[in-house]
Amino acid sequence: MSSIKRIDVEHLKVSCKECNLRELCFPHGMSDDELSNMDAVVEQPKALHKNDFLYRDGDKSQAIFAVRSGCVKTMTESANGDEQIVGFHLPGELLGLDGFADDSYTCNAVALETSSVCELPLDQLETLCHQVPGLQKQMRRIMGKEVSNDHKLLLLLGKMTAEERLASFLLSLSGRMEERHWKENEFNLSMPRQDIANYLGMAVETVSRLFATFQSEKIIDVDRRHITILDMHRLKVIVGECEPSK
Amino acid sequence: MSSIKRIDVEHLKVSCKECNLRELCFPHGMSDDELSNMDAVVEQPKALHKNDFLYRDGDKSQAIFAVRSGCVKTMTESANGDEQIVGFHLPGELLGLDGFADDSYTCNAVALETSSVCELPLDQLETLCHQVPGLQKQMRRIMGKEVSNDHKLLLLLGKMTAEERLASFLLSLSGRMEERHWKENEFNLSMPRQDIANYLGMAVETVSRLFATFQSEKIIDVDRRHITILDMHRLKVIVGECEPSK
DNA sequence: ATGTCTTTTTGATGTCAGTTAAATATACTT
DNA sequence: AAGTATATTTAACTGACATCAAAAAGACAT
Repeated sequence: MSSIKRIDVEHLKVSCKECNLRELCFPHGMSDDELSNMDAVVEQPKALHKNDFLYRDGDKSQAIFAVRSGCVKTMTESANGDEQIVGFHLPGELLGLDGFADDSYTCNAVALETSSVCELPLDQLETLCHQVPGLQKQMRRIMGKEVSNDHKLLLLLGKMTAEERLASFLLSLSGRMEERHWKENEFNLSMPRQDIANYLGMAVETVSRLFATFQSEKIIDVDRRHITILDMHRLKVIVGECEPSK
Repeated sequence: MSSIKRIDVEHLKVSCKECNLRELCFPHGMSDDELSNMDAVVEQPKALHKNDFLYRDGDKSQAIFAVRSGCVKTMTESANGDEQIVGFHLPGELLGLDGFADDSYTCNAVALETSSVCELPLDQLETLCHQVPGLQKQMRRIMGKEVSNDHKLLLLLGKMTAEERLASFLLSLSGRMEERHWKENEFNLSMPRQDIANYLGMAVETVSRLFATFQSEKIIDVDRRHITILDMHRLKVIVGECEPSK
């Protein structure tokens, strides 16, 4: 066996300019010059193990984060202790925006699996906004997207049946896989059933039963965390995005 | 009868500087100088009648708005046509932030009663951000608040019982009344039962029944749209904010 | 492998809140 | 003031999904 040079991929210096997620992430639409400015303020990526907290409700917010690899969930806690997952963040997606409200985060962020996140310190972001024209607008675009995404979730929780919610969840994941140029009809879930159930506002048992139903109807194939979408059209019919073809 | 000079209050020139809502609204924490700058870019307030749309899903977003008087609801529409109300906006509260996502609004904004809204054109906002230091931060604070507010709603829809939701709704209104230095335990609802039900993800009949229950338990007094909170503590106990006394 | 722990599935039962239906009250017109 | 439309309440029935209980399947450590 020849000796192989190991590269510790977690500790490479980040470069937005060379990051293959740049078009999905914060730098979307920036020029090369502007990207160099970004690189100067983005911290070494943080490595997270499964179940590590990136930040907690109440922590002073000093940065926003971009997922580089893995998956991070964010969840709010209620007065009486139960939790609601408000988002699963895939590579290229941002988190920590809730921390803008008043200098501290209002939810918990936990890694679902081994993950790596880039960190954008807020004070540096402030300065950068003055230097890079268009970054402010970009900033607002990102927050607007977060807001309108939350609104979609409110609709899901407020008006949809359990079946519609799960279909909607699968379609959302599929769409995000496509954005990343990954397979849109075959992917692994980073989260356990329990988290899917919590996110969609239902019981674990319901998630399990619906997966079984979808599988028996040949809409999807489920093998533990591995999902294959067999009939995208029918999923869209369920959520009302498509007319039934019959 | 002596002749009275009528003042058309709807068409007075706006002045953030003299507005009694300024500490709740966009200008929160600005200096007098900065407020003058604000005044220069805020448009004449728009008058809205009951059921008037301020903007619609898909409209090009050219401004954000602040409610001056009245009440405006925002709602998202699903693929299959049903709607989810995502917010009721009281005087001093902003709306239109979802429009930052990609140059067009992603929800509908409708006046619940005769209302007046101030308009902040986006292009002017952009310019102003460069002139007024701290406005950027203020901007982010506002959006962060919106995000973290939506998260609370997600928790409500995902995890709370109907009783907890209505109690939570009443407490939220009460808190916002207090912010405005209005009576915190006596106020009028601007929205019909149907809208409360929609917002809280339940049936109108359930809202009606719960109001009746709360009334019979002497927690509140309900007279059509007029609500009097008789036992704030018990409301807080219901949502888990307080320990039951005794 | 073996045993322990966790996650997922499956089935039986219960319940909260939706649905349906109708009465009552209020608001708006002419 | 009468008449029509709209909003709200009340009651009985129902169903979607939660809860409870237990088995099955994986994951992980020894």
